[in-house]
Formats: sequence, C-alpha cells, structure tokens
Amino acid sequence: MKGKKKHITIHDMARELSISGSTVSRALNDNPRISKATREAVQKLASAHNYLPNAMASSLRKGKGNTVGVIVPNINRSFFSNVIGGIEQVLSTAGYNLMICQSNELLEKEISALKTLLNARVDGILMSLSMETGTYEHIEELINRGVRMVFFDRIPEALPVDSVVIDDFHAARRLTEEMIQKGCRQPAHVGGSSAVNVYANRQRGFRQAVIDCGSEPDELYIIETNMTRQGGAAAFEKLMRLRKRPDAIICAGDLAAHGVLIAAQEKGVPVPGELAISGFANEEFTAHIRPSLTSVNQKGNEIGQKAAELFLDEEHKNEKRQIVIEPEIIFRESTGEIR
Amino acid sequence: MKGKKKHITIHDMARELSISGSTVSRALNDNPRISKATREAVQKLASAHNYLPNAMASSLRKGKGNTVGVIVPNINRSFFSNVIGGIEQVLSTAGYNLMICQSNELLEKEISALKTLLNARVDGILMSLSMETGTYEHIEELINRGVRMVFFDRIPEALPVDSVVIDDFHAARRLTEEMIQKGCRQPAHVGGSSAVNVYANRQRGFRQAVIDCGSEPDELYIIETNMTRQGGAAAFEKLMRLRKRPDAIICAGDLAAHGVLIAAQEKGVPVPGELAISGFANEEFTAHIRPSLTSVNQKGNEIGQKAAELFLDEEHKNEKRQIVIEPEIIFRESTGEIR
DNA sequence: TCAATTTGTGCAATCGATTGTATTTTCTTA
DNA sequence: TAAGAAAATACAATCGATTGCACAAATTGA
Repeated sequence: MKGKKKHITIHDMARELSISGSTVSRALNDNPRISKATREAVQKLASAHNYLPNAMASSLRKGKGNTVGVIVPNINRSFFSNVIGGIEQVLSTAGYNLMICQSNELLEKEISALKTLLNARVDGILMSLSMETGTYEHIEELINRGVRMVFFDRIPEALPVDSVVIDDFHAARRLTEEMIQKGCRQPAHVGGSSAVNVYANRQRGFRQAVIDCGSEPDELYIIETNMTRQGGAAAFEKLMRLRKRPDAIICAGDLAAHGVLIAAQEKGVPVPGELAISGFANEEFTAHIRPSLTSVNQKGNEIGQKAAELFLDEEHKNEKRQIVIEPEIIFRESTGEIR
Repeated sequence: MKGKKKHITIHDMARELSISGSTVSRALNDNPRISKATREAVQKLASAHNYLPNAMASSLRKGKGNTVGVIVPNINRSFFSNVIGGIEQVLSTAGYNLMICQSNELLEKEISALKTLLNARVDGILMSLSMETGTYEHIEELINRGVRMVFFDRIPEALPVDSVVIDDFHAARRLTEEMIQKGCRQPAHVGGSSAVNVYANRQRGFRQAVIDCGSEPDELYIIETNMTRQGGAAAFEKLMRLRKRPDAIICAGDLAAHGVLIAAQEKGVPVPGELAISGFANEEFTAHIRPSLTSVNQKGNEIGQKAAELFLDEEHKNEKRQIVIEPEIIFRESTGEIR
C-alpha cells in the first residue's frame, strides 16, 4: 500500500492541484510571478506531503550542486577534524554540503577521491595533500578544468592556487630561539620529509634560529624520519649516539615528539632537566601526558574557516591568494621553565 | 579559449564520432551489444578527453546514487572516526561514496543533516544518535519513507531498524566484577544520561555485577553527569563527600574517567593504591597518561564494517537485525594488578 | 466598451546519462 | 541469392526540477 515511489515529486503535486509543474516549482521557490493564493496552496501541500526536492535533479538542471568536497589525509587527526569543523561552520551557513574523503596519506587514494568528487560535480574542492604526493599532474588537470580549489596546510607551493597555511617557519624559528635563549647549547630537529612544504618550513625555521643565534646548523642534528612514535624513538636513538648529545629536540609533530619523550624516559634521560622536547600540532594528548608536551596550536578551526571563506569569495578566484595564520606556541612542562 | 563547459558529455563524444549518444553510453558501460570496434573507439576518445560521467545525471536516471550518508555526533572522537574508517573500507569497495555529517550532539543539527542527506537522495543512512535525541519522530518518518537505515552505538531501541552495538552491559558488568573480585569493597559508577541506550546499559551492567557479588546497588554511588572532564571531576567531588568513600570508580567514558583521575591526583588520593579508575572508549590518550587508564575498546572499525555490511545486505532489510560485538577490556595501570 | 497593460500559468526544452524498443546492417543458411 | 536470424546501432522517452517564452486572464485607462 505504501506505493513504490519513495518520494513525491513536483509533478505529483501539480497533478493533485491541477496546475502545472512549472507553477509548483515557482511557488516553492517563492517566485513573485505566482499569486499568493497558489503559492500558499502549493507550500501547504508540500509540507503536508513532506516534500523534499530532489537535489540531483535540480543540481543537474542548474549545473551546480551546492556541494563541496574536502580531502584530508585522515579525519581522526585532531588538526584535520578541527579544520573540517571550521569549514563546515562557514559553508553550511552558506548553504553548502560537504563530501569528506580521506586519502590515508596515499597518492592513489587521493586521486580516486578527486575522481569521485568530480563525478559528483562538486562546486569546489578544499584539500590538504597526502604525504605521498610529490607530483602535481592530477592537481594541475583539475585547475585546467577550472575546478575551484583551495588548499590548506599541505599545499602544492608551485601551483597557482589559493591556500591557507600557518606560519610554520616562524613558529619553528621562535620555538627554537626560545630554547636557545633559555640556555640550550645543542638543539636538534626531528622532522618529516622536506618534500612536504610544512616539514620543509619547520626545518628552515629551525635552521634560521640556529643561524640567528650565531651558530651553524649541523646536519647531524637534523633528522628526517616518519612522523610516528616509532620514528621519533628511532631518531632519539640516533641522536643519543652522537658525541655531543642534544639538549633540546624540536620535533615537527606530536607523535614523533612523544616517541622521543618515551624513549628518553626509558633511557633515563630527565625531561626537561637534561633534555627539552617540543612537538607540533597540539594533539589532545600533549596536555595530558607527563611531562606535558610543549607544542604548537595550528588553529585548525580557523584554517578551515578561512579556507571556506576563500572558496566562497568568487570575486578573485585563482589569484594564488594565500592566508597565513599565526600559530600559537603552547609552552608546557617538557621544555621546562621557559618564559 | 577554454570553452564555457567544464566537462565533456556523452553527446559531445557522440557527435565527434558520428554515432548516437546511447551507443556511447553503452560502449562506456561495456555493454556487449556494442561491437568491439566502436567500444574501443569510444573508450579511447573518452580517456583522451578525460571524460568523467556526470554522477548527478546518471543517478537521477537510475534512481540511485551510490552514495550513503553517515551521521555521527562528532568526527573528532576517535571512536567515531574509527567507525567511519570501517564503513569506508567496506562501502568504497562496493562502489559507494560517503557523505559525512556531524550532529554535534544536537537534535536540531541531526534533523538538518537528515534532510540534507534525503535531498541528496542517498541510498541509505548509517548513523549514531545525538546525545540530545530523545524522541524519534524524525527517524520514524524516514523509516516510513522506506529509507534504508542502520544505526550503530547509540540506537533507537524501540524502532524496527538494523543496528550494530557493542555489549555495553556485559563489558561494564565484567569490568565491575573484576574490580570487586580484586578486593574492591565499594564501587561507584559515573555515567551519562540513562536516556541514552549505551549509558543505560553500562549502568545496568554495573548494577548487575554488584548484585551478582551479593550486594545491593546503592544509588548514592551511581551518578549521572555529563561525560566531560569537568563532569568527571564534579562526580568525584560528590563521591568524596560520602561517608564511605568508593575505592573504585567505573566511568562510562574516558573523558569523565580522566576528570576523576585528575581530581583524585589533586586531592592526593593514590591511584590505583586507594582508588581504582576505569574509563570507556579507549581514546588514544588513555594509553599515554600516568597512570594509564583501564578502558574498553569499542572496536569502532569493526562496528563500522558490520554496519556497512548490514546496509549492503539488501536481502533482509528492516528485520531489526542486531549485531552485537564483544568489546575488549584493556586493563592498564589505573586499576592496579588485575589479571 | 475596447485596446493596452499587467499579472498569473502553462508549454516545452533542458541538464546528462540510461534503456526499452525500433531500425538498420551484417551474417547465415537453405 | 533471397529470406530469416543475429548483431549493431539509433530513436525517443525518462529521471525531477528549472526556466525562457508564449499565452490567457484580470486589470487599467481612455
């Protein structure tokens, strides 16, 4: 008895009211060309039937779907879920829906996610590159197609696209300087592949701070590794084998920093007594471990909002605008009595 | 020069090859009715043009879009992002895309998310209720419309829908029993509103364990609060004011448990020496705080997979199937030397 | 009262892909 | 080689909403 069709269409209602489909459509969209009487009759019937417009049909006709795609490496990293939150705040107000995809740091999945979003004819794509992404043909193709894109955090720096980043360079530099000024004599840096812009910038910031303080960066104390706890622990081992042990390890990620911390504790190296440690990203756990971990708040929510605003600002598209957000360094126990 | 149309259609290609659109369509879908020659010619042209089918058009025609909606309270809770991961593993293999929405624990947002998903004519909705959701009219309406729904974790128990849950009752019961057997004399329970099925079940489990061990549950030791760190701390204060202090606090969530732990440490109550504490959900931080927190692995990934499988199994829809997953209790330092 | 407006509706095409039903072409086989 | 079967392709309708244009009805003005 419940009919085969799940949904009432505009035409069903037109028939019911003995008017034409176009009138129903206009009535629902509050078109002034429709008389108040019919408009109200239609709207009443619509809500009585719980009418819901078929977004596919209207998108198809209108050529745009009020959907934007978001691709992040991983939604269960607090930074990225905060970004998504920020994006959603802005875009849902503007009437857009989100299609969220994960690349799992894999280029292949990134490409297939892009394909999916294109199939869905999203109005734009906001994304952060996967760690694996080193070439940008797949991105360039989209740009050539005229797809509206905004990147955040991990961006293709060579490409003419809008982006939102935090000032990684500056954050790493300030953090390192602070450590040195506090009396640290031999800082080390543990980061990710410098093929990724954020890691490259954090490493540059570290180097600059060392130079500013009158030394030369020593390559032995700059390690590139994968940014996991294991990677951090491995880097720690390597650093401990050096003739002169570092007394501060600035890490470009919280997980790696935590790996360093755990390894140090296992080795019996007092933190922050003999070794100061800092991370990056301000993941939730950093505040709760002992010693709590100094880190950098990347302002994910704000990044998401700005990225969404860039997307919405149709005026100046593809002008390679870049919004730089100043991150906030959060000093905690792992770096001792700084400030 | 780049033309107004962003995308090539099937008809553009048909014209180019001087054949009909239907032939192109069939060729692209490897329909055997099309000769090998034309099929290959079409496919070659398609890839030369980077042709991407318009998902809206084909969905509209086919009446289904290979998209399923997912609604969770919050994507940055590790449990939920794990669920999403599990769902994605299964559904992307089956050719579905995900539209992910957050309710932020708000009924209003839950309803608007549902509306969005219906507009998009998703093929189904997998969801976990918001904390605020106490009435189910909005859900029932969907069921009446024949929308394929699968719930997980926080489910509307009275409704005839498929669901995947973990055995909260059993987990809480076992955990509590274990504590009592270990010598705990006065266990307490800190949980969320018992209007939410999971919290109700965890509380029931606690009560049952107490009964099984020969006592009567004392209402003074069963507290309902909001499941945040603040809520946990407040509950702790309340419990500490009782004549006989509890020597074990079983919490229905990790955040609350952490709040209890911090408050206890501030009060100078040794954990696990004088007070054992356990949480629920196995959030990442539980393994990293000191003392590390005993918790319950809710197997988010597995739940997601099962939910997706229920969705895919078209055979028996709306049979109120329920899959119960046995959670795993992870004993850590906060409960001392159990097992 | 009739032409000139204004206002309200309907018709039909459209968006892009799919599909049942022709229709044409090619291949068999007597 | 012609008739019949089989294979390949084309036609046209369809999904549901939107929209330019045409048309009808109501209103205005003279």
